[in-house]
Amino acid sequence: MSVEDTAQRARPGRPRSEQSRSAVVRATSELLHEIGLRAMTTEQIAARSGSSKATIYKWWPNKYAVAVDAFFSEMQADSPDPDTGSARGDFTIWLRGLFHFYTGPSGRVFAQLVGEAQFDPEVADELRDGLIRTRRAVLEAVWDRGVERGELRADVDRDVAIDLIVGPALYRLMTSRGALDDAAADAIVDAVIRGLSR
Amino acid sequence: MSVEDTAQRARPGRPRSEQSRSAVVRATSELLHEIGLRAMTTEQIAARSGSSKATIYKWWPNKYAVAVDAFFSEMQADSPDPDTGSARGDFTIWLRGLFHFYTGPSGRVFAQLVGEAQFDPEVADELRDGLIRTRRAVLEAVWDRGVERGELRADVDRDVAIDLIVGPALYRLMTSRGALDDAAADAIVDAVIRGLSR
Amino acid sequence: MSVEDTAQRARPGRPRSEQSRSAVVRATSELLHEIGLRAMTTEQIAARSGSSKATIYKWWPNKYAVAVDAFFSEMQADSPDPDTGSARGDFTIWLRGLFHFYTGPSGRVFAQLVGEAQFDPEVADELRDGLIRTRRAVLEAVWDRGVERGELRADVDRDVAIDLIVGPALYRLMTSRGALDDAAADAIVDAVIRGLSR
Amino acid sequence: MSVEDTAQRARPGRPRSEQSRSAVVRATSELLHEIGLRAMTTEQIAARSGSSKATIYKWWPNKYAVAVDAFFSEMQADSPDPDTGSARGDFTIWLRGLFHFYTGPSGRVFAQLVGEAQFDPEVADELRDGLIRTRRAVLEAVWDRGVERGELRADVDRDVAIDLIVGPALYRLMTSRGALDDAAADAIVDAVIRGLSR
DNA sequence: AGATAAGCGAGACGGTACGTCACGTCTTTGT
DNA sequence: ACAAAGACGTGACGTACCGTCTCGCTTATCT
Repeated sequence: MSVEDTAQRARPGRPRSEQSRSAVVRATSELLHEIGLRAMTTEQIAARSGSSKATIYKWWPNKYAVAVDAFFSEMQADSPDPDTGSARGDFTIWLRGLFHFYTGPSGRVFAQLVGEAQFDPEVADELRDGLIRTRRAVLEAVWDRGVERGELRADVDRDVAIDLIVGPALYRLMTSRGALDDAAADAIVDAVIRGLSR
Repeated sequence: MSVEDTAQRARPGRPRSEQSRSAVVRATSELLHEIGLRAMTTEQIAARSGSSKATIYKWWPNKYAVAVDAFFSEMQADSPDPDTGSARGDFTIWLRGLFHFYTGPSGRVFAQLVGEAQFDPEVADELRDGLIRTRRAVLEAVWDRGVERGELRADVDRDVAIDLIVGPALYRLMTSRGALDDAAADAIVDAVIRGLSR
Repeated sequence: MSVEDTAQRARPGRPRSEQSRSAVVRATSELLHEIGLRAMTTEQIAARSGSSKATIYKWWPNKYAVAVDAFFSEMQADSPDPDTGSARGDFTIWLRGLFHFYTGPSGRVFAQLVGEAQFDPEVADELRDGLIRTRRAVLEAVWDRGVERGELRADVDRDVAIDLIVGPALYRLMTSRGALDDAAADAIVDAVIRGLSR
Repeated sequence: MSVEDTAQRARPGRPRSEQSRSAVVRATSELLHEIGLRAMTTEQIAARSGSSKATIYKWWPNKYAVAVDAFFSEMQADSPDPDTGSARGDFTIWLRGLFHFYTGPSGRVFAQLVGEAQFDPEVADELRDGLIRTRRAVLEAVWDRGVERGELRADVDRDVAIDLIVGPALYRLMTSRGALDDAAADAIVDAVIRGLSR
C-alpha cells in the first residue's frame, strides 16, 4: 500500500464540496469583469455563488486570492508555442496573442491583479508562479530554437531578450499608453529583432 | 484689471496655510516609505502632520491624491538629459538612473502608485501627466539627436523605440523579476541598440 | 473662574449628538419590547435609529449596555415613597406597584436584564447601581419609619426584612411561578408582617 | 409480547452509546464550571467528550438542554427532608443547605440557568419541572407538618409561606446582594417565622 | 474698529466592508 | 443504524477606514 494510496484514500468527514468551490470561482470571475477587483466584495461573491463568507474564508485568505484563482481558471491551457519556423514569426504571433489577451475582457482584470500585487506579496507570488513563469517558458523555447538555428545572437542574455518583448507590452497595459493592436506588436518585434542602431 | 490680478488679489478670509500644506505632504511622504500606500490612512496623515482630516479633504480628494503630490515633491527636478554625445551613452546613463530610482526608497512607492492607478483613473492621469510624460520627453530628445546624427534607424517609430527602453524596466519593477542594477541596464541598452538577430 | 467653568467650557471638536443618542435609546426601547433582549441586534438598533453601528459601539460596549440605558430611560422617577402612615400600608402599596411593574410591558425586559446579568458583570453592576439600590432606598425609609413608630421589630436586620418583601417578588418573576396581582402582594405583606408561627 | 419487551428488544442498528451520552454530560459539567454556560460552545463539548456535534444535536436540541441535563446529573438525590421535629429547625437546615448549594461550585451554574430561562422557555420548563418542583415538595411537607403540629399559622397560603423562604435566597443569588451563609439563613428563617411586626 | 469671510484642529457621525465566530445541518467514511 | 469528522449556509459580531459634518478658534480683508 503506497503513500499515494493513503493520501488518496478518503479522509473522514464530509469532503470539500466541489460544487461550492466552482460556484465561488465562477461568481468571482463574473464580478471581476462586471465591477472590478476592488469594488468586488466577499459578500457579493458569497451571495452570487450561493456559498457563505465563512466557507470562502475557510479556503482562501481574502478576496484577492479568490480573484487570482478565478483569473487562472478562466485562462485555459493558453499561450501555445507558435513554432512557425522562424523566431521573428514566433515572437510576432506570440505578442499579437498577448496584445489580444490584454485588450480582451481579461486584460483589465490582469492589470488590476498586477496592480494589487504591488501591495500584496502573496498575490505577487501566485501571479508569478501561475502565470508569468509559464508564459515566459514559451518564449524561452522560442529563443532557444532561434539561437540554435543561428537566427538570434547567442551573446544576448535570454532573460534580457524576453524582457524586450514582454516589457513594452506590460508597460503599455499598465500605463494605458500606446496601442495594443497587431500593428504595434509587429512594430515592436521588428524593432527588437533588428535593433535600433543603423 | 487683469485676471492675474484678480487671482492674486487677496480674497477675504484666512488664506490657505502653507505650513499646513507642507506638513501634510511631508507626513505623507514618511508614511509612504514606512508603511506603504495602502496601509497609510488619512487619519494617520492628519495625526502626524498635526492637521485635521477635514483640511486634508478640503484640498485633496483622497489619500491617493495626497500620495501623488507627496511622491512628486520628493522627486528632484527629475531626470536630467545626459547628452553624452552618443545615443547609446545617453540611453545607458538614463536607464542606470531609472534603475537607481527604482531600487531606491521611492521605487516601491512608485510601483504602488502605478498599481493603484489600475483602479483609480485620476491617479493614472496624474501619474501620466506629472511623471511619465516628462521622463519620456528626455528620451525623445535623446532619440531625436541619435536619428539626426545618423546613429539610429529613422524607420523605427519613436514611441516604440522608447518603449523598448522603458518597458523592460517597468516590467522588472512590477513583477519583481530580474535585476535592476547597472549591469542589467547596460545589457538591456546593448541588446536594444544592436537588436536580437545576427 | 472656577474649575466648573473650565469643565463646562466646550471641549474642542464636534460635540456628541444628543439627537443620535436619544434615537438609539428610543429604538432600543422599542426593540426590547418587540423582540426581546437576545433577539435584538446592534444592526437593528442602528437601522431603526438612523445611526450607525460605529457610533453605537463608540458610546456603549455592546447591545446589553444600550439595553440597560434604554430600560432606565423608560422608567421615570419611579418608585415613590407611599408614606401612608403605617408600615403595612406602605409595604402593600409599594409591593402592589412592583407587581404592576413586573406584569407590565417592562416586566419581561427587566427579567431578561436580570437574566443577562448572570453572564455579564457589567450589566449586573449597572442594574444594581441604577435600579435595585434606588428602589431599596424607599423600602429602607419605610422600614426605618416603622421601627421609629414602634410598629416593627427593631431586632430584625433591615436588609433581611427588605429581602422578605422583595425576594418573593423577584422569585415569582424569574420562575414564572405564582401570581403577581394585588391579592398576592397583600398576602405576602400580611404573612411577612405577622410571621408564620402562631 | 408486552410493550416492555418491544421497547427493550434490540431495534435494528447500532444502539445509542451510553458511553457517548455520559461523556457528553461529563464534558458539559466541566465546561459549565470552567467557563460558564454562555461561553461554552457545542464544539467544545464535542471535542472534550470525543463525540461529534451531530451526535449531540441528535439527542439534545441545543447546548442549553445539555447543560440542564449536566446540571441535574451532578446534583445528588437532592434536598433531603430534614424532619427535625420543629418547623423552624426544618426550615433552618433546609435553607442552610440551599445557601451552601448556592455558594458552592454549582451555584453560579444554577444562576446562569435561571438567567438563560428568561430567554428560553424550554430551559424554564425543564428547570421548573426537574428542580424547583421537587425542592418545593420538601418545603411543602415541612409546612404541612408544622401546621398539623399547631406550630404554624394555618391561615397563611402555603405557596406564599414557601416563597418567603425561597424568595430571599434566589434574590440574593441573582443580584449578588447580601450574604449567603448560615447566619443569614438563620436570620431569614427567624424573621419569617416570627414576622416583622411587634 | 467692527463686520465679514474663510481656514483650521478636533472629533463625532453615517456608511460600508472586513474577517471571525458560533450555530445547527448535512454528507462522507468507518464500525 | 450509529458515530466521528468536518464542510457547509446563516447571521451577528465588533473593528477599521472612509469621507462628511459640526464645533470653537484664528487669521485675514473689507467697510
